[in-house]
This record gives sequence, structure tokens and C-alpha cells, in this order.
Amino acid sequence: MTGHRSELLRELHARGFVHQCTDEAAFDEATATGAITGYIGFDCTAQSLHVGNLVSIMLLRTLQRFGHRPVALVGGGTTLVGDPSGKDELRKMQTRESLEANKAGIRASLARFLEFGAGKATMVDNADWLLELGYMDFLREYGRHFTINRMLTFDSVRLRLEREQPLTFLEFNYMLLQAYDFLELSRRLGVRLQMGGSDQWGNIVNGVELGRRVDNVQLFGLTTPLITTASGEKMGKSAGNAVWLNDAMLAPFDYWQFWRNTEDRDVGRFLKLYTELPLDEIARLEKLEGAELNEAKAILATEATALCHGRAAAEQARAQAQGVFGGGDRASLPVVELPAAELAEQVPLPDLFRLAGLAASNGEARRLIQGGGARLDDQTVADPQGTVARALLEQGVKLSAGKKRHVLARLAG
RNA sequence: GGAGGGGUGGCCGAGUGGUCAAUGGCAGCAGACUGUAAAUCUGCCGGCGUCAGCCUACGUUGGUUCAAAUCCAACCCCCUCCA
Repeated sequence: MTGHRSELLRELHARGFVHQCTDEAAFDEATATGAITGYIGFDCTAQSLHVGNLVSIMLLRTLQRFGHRPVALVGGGTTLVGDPSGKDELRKMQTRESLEANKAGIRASLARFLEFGAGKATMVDNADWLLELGYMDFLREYGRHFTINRMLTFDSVRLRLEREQPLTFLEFNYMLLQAYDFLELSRRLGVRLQMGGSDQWGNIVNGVELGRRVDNVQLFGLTTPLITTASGEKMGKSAGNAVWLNDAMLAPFDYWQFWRNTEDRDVGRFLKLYTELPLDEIARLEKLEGAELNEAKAILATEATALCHGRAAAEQARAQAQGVFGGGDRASLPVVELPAAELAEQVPLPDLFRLAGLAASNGEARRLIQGGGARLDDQTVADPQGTVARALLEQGVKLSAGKKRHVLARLAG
């Protein structure tokens, strides 16, 4: 390990959380000798956080694990503006109502990973101070500390300008607001550290500098690397959809499956970032090769799911996967109830697959069948004009679309 | 306000009177190979359908035409340059 004195910093480095850090020596000193309060901001754009936010969440969790104090900030105020970082387009502005709903969902996501309470983790909303900010006061007190010259050099702005994409004044101000958040949090809660993805570096540094200039406090910034899969995909998408943390938006089983399908080359890295298994255990697991690596993937999936949905749900998901992929255990299949009223005596196969949720339309179901991807009780059904006797559905039949999607369909009842 | 360019399927992007449900790429789905991986190869990829065909689609609304994504008019939106 590196020569850090602080246990926290050693752990973060060992697990691959650190991309850049401001004044690392002083930060090492500060975290070695006492507890520090650190925060990360989360967008308020959806009703749940997703796997793309997970590195940040794990970072907060690690902070707490090592006796420091995590603060999660939801950007109720800044979401009204929109972060320009890395984006070419103006983000949609939200209504106040949807913001409140999103906040509640985000708190639910975080509550699984962090222990909230007095002296523990806290959640704050920057709307609490940003909304009452007076424009004139803000310009006079803080605006004078930012030069346009410097702001233009930050990647988030520079890249946007280089690509000749419009950057509105609204978005341009995002940096100032985020810098001000940091200052405000240092005053309100004694926060000394801001963390975030590497794309946040400029915003974070602005905050650090503002703290020094205005309040003469030393603040720290730490960023994580941008996590992508080995094949270069952005982390946290599955079939083009976000992998949500809230179980209302993604079932624990599907969450488990997401991790189980990790690419070989990512297993070790993800075990370090997304589980809390001891590093020597991880070292053993990532050495496995070929089919044996599947064991490591199952462990990754179970550990990651346990953190997010609890140990019981994780074990259940693992057992369910064992049933679906390992044996032919019908009991573990998700059950889909078919509306009896809509079914004739002989049910056409495309209708059956559509009603079971395995195809979006009859056409899609037909193509699935024609392509040889549809199975009924593990027998391939290749005739799109085939039917199934309704009586057979009384007991339930196993329907499969491809190798990974299986359900037990039976008449509702 | 003036001049010019542009708005095409989830995204990017061809097409500029019929052969266009619309080339190509990406994404997605399925098959083969495997290890519920990656890479590769193959098929599918608007909806409905007894695959004959029908319906809805190329910013919006009208029009010309036997026939329009393609021509005309008005309108809306975006971009560039000029004021």
C-alpha cells in the first residue's frame, strides 16, 4: 500500500476509488488524526439512484465505515439549473413537485447504504439555501472571487465551447452554485471534503478555492475515476436502461442478474469497488479463470445485492438464479398471471408470449418464435401459428425467451 | 428585422416525384459458439395480419399530381452570418 497514514485513504486507494485529490498530504493528515465530514452531491432527476451513482455511494459508505461522517446533498436547487458537465444539451428543468418525489426516492436509495441519524449520515438539500440567495448579494460577496478567465479553462466549459455547443448563462452559473454549496456546507455542518466523479473536478476545485478565499478554511476535494466496463460502456446500463437501486424500479433478482453478467475483465475491479469483501479474498477470486470465474461473479452479485437490498433478498436472488439457470426448478420462476377472460380455448403462441410480458407486441412475439428463441416448458416452439390449449395453462407453463428470460405463466385466478 | 442552412424511424445519418416502411452505422432482440462473459458470425429490428395484404409514419397544416419524405404555400422550431 501507499505510504498514507490515514486508514481511510489507504482503503480508498487500495480499492480504486481515487482519481485525483487536492493537497493529498494535508488530507492524509486530517483524516489520520480525526474524523472528517465529507459530502457528495446527487442529481435530483429521477426517483431512484442507479448503479452509475454507486461509486459515489460506496465512497460515502466507506467514509462512514472508517469513522468519518458522510453527507449526501441532493441538488434540489441546482437541479433547477442543470449541470453542464459533459453534456451538449440543456437539461430539462423540473417542476417543484417532481423534485420532491425524486428527493424521497433518492433518500430511500441511500438509506440502504448509509446509516442516517444524529451524529451519523445526513442528507441535505441545497434548495434550502440556494433558493433564498439574493442575486445582488451573491454577486457582491462571491461573484468577485471567480474570474471568467479561469472558468473558461475548466473542461466542463472549455469542451463545450470547443465543440461550439451553446452553453447558457444559466448553466455557466452551475459552477458558482456548486462552489457555494461547498462553502455553505462547511459553515453549516463543518464539511471539509467534497467528493465526486472525475467530471466534477473543476466544480470541486472551485469550491475549495472559494472556501480559502472567503473563510480562510482548508477544504479538500477527491474525485473517483470514471467507471466504465471493460468494453468501454458507461457503467450502470443494462439493455440501454438504467440499473436502478430502488426495488420498486428494479427487482432484486434483476439487480443480481446485472452483476452476475459482469464482464470477465471487470470482476476484480468491481469486487473492490462495489463490495466490502476483504482484499485478499478478492485477490483470490479475481484469479479464477474460465468458467470458474462464474463463481466470482455470483459472489459479486450476491454481495452487491446484499448491500442494496439486504442479505435475505440477495440470497433469494441467488437461489432463484440457481433455479432458473442451474436446474429446472419451476418454483423459483417469476409467475405471470394471464387474464383468463382474454383467452380462447386455443391460445395462439404469439398472444401467449405477449401476455406473459416476454414480447411487446404480437409481431415481436412472432419474430421471437420464428427466430427460434421461444420455448414452452423448455421445448423450442418454432411455429408462430401454433397454439396452446387453455387447459394446459391452468397448471402453468414455463415460457422462455432466449436464454435469460423465463417466467411461469398461468391463468389468473 | 435581412440572408442562408436545416428539422427523416430509440439515436446518428442517407435519400430530393413512383422500384421508400425508407441505404448505412449504433443501440436492441434472437440464433450459433461458450461459461447466464467478451469477441466473432447469422437472422430480426413501425403496428396489425391466416405474410396476401392493410394501417400509421419522414416538423405542422394545406395544395399540385394518377403518385410526394421528395414539388409548391403558409406556419412552428433549430443553427450560421449580417443588422
